[in-house]
Amino acid sequence: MDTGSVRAVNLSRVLAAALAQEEPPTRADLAAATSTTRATATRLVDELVAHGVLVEAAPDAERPRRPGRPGIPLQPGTRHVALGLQVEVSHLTAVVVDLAGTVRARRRVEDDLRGSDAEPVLARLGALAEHVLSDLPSGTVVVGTGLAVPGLVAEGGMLLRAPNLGWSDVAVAALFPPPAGTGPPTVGNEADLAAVTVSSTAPGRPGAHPDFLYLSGATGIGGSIVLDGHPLTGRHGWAGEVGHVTVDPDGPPCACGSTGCLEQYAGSRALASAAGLDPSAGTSAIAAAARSGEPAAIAAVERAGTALGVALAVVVNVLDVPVIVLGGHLREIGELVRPVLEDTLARRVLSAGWVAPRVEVAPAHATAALGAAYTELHRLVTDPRPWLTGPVTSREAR
Amino acid sequence: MDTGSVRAVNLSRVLAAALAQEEPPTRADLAAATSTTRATATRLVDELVAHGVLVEAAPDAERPRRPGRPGIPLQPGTRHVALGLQVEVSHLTAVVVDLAGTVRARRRVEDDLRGSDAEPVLARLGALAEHVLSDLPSGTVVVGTGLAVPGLVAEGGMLLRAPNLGWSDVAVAALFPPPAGTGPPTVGNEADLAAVTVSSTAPGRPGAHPDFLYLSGATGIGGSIVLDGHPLTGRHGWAGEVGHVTVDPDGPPCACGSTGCLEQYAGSRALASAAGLDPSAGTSAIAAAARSGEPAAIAAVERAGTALGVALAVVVNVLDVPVIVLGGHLREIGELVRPVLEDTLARRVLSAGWVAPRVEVAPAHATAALGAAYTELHRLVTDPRPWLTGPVTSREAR
DNA sequence: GTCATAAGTTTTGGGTCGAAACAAACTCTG
DNA sequence: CAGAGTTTGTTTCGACCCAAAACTTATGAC
Repeated sequence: MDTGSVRAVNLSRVLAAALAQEEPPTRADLAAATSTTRATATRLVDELVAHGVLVEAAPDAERPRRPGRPGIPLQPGTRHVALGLQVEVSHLTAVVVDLAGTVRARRRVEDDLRGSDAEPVLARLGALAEHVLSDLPSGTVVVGTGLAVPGLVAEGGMLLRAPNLGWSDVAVAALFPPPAGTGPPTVGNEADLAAVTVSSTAPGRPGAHPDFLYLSGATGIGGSIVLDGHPLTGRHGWAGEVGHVTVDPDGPPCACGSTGCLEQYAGSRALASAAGLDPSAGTSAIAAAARSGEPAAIAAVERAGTALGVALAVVVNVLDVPVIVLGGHLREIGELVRPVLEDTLARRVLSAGWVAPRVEVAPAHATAALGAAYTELHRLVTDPRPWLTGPVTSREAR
Repeated sequence: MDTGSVRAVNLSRVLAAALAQEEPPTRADLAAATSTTRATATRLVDELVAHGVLVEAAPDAERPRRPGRPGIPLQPGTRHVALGLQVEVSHLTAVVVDLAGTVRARRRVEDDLRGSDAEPVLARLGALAEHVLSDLPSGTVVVGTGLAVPGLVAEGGMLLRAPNLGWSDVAVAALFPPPAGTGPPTVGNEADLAAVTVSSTAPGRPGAHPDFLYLSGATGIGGSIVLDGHPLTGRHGWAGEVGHVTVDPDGPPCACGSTGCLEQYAGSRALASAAGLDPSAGTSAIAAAARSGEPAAIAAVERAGTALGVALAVVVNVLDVPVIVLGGHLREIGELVRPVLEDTLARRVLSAGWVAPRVEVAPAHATAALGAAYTELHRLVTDPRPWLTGPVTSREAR
């Protein structure tokens, strides 16, 4: 580590502190937050401002007046954006998000991609990406592209297996045609990336919980374990496969080869079958049926909640994760399963006496496409230097 | 981060590189390993040598001769040691280990501590610690004390619950009387600390696997999840409770309040009962009976292996951990359960087709006391600066 | 004995931060 | 409305650390 990397670290710390604040901070605030001097904070902020990563805002008239020279509020710039893409069984999505967390463009195409061919789908996703990028002001910098897929992802953007798409061993990163001016995408698991939108409410801004288990998915159930704000991907990238936790070794057989997997109780198709509906009935239909008092639907939801409790108790026992966030199709039945789920957890979690695990329903904006964009923007926060090399942006005299 | 912490980081990196090498490295080797210049490596090494953290060894006569000035081999010093302590149900242990990994003193007292009082036990452990420290040469620096206990440990050295000792809510760190010249101990979970001896073969020297699941225990079954060489302790410090993973929701009741926990199949008492022996019969007796063809013992081992497979498959699915290390009393039946365990894992682990999880038996030296000492020594490696403040040790003219 | 080679050391220069003094911009008070 | 008080932002200076490069030392090869 040389003296130059001190600069890199401090730039990152100042930028992270700036993004983490709720109110736009001043240079002095950032000096305090990063425990450096105002002199150093000024030097670092000036470099970030010069390249548009941060911008100086007009003083807030609403702010209570205090003695002393008023500080200059600093806000995330809108010059740097990231592209977030998602392939789901039922749709393709592309979003453009800037460093402030504003969704600058969004486009979603509904489709049935079960058993589809990867190459044409990725070509269409490329066109979608091209489209959402087309309307950005000149000078905008795309810091990266994140691509979420519902399956096991290995190093180098290889999708090993996406059962519900019917894809296996697809070199997603290589097959995706990147829009002009952007590089190859970073491919990630859908659940991991959706979880990012819970651990961060905006790029670099921490969410309510640093540690939680996020559940996602539709037909299958994916999961992501977030510790200290970072998804745990595991040695080979396929950690978090909560859908195949054994609920009952004597339970129904699962496509994965095992028996009694959680997916066979709480997956959307299993849920619909148990409720006496067509397997392709959406989870919202089941929730509606249960709310209207349909006994079969109520029983199915109850059964799913108990299975979730058994499976998640295992995860909580093993990982000591205090919060469970229900996302994906489980959002629909979240409030319905919560009582039986919390009850089961309280009985089966060893440490429930000290700290009972909490169950929450994911916010509506929790999508993997957004999380993929956040993740790319977070790379800029981790090391801003690559984006501070260009010409200094014009800046009116003060 | 100021310019001075660059020094701290580089000292740590050089020391870590020096300890990680198999053969004693030279200054030039360390420069290459840490990708700095020889000039910088020299400055850093000189500081470490001046305080006895590293020592210059005599040139190795065995080494193949090469052109060029021969380098000076650098070895870990013996001046800095750590104290490793362990309270187990059946014994108390104290070891003193130096930075080279040499056990400088060891003492173990057998006892039955089930249902014991914490305070007198810790007093006796303090006396044991005093004893193992008594014979060290003057000038030896004790960098820290680690204390392993078989239970849930929270912040600040509080033991929340150790079911087999019968202790609960014991302020272990505060009650332990530290030997003269040492500070209060760092209290840790027995499984986590035993796992350290697998992830490091000596202080700072990485072991064979960076990621693995370590199983430990006796009556109960403890576990530790090691990712990237570090045990995962979880939000509140009680991650890794593999003993209470549900194997079968309809299984026998467990003392923890749940049913069908792994402990009820593979704990030493459960194992003995299933084999038709007295519950207090040691696991080695069961292993011996099984090896001699006793059908009940064979069945009990088989049952334990299957239960382990079901439970560990869950953990592997959720965490993507490629290696399982059987420690504690499971070492005794390790080779016996391996076939059925590996078979069960292959069937129940989702990713077994790509990478089948491996099962290993822990080495004989894998004790929590040793791991506790390693952990303390590792603090010196992480930040050597606090131990570089004293007077410079004498050093003959060269 | 001389040359080639590699390790270790010394010197020099550039980059970064902290401390402290200073300049700027505002509120408060009489 | 002027001056004191206060806080922010800037400038200057000094200290620290590393990289680069030249230099010294110690060995093997011929």
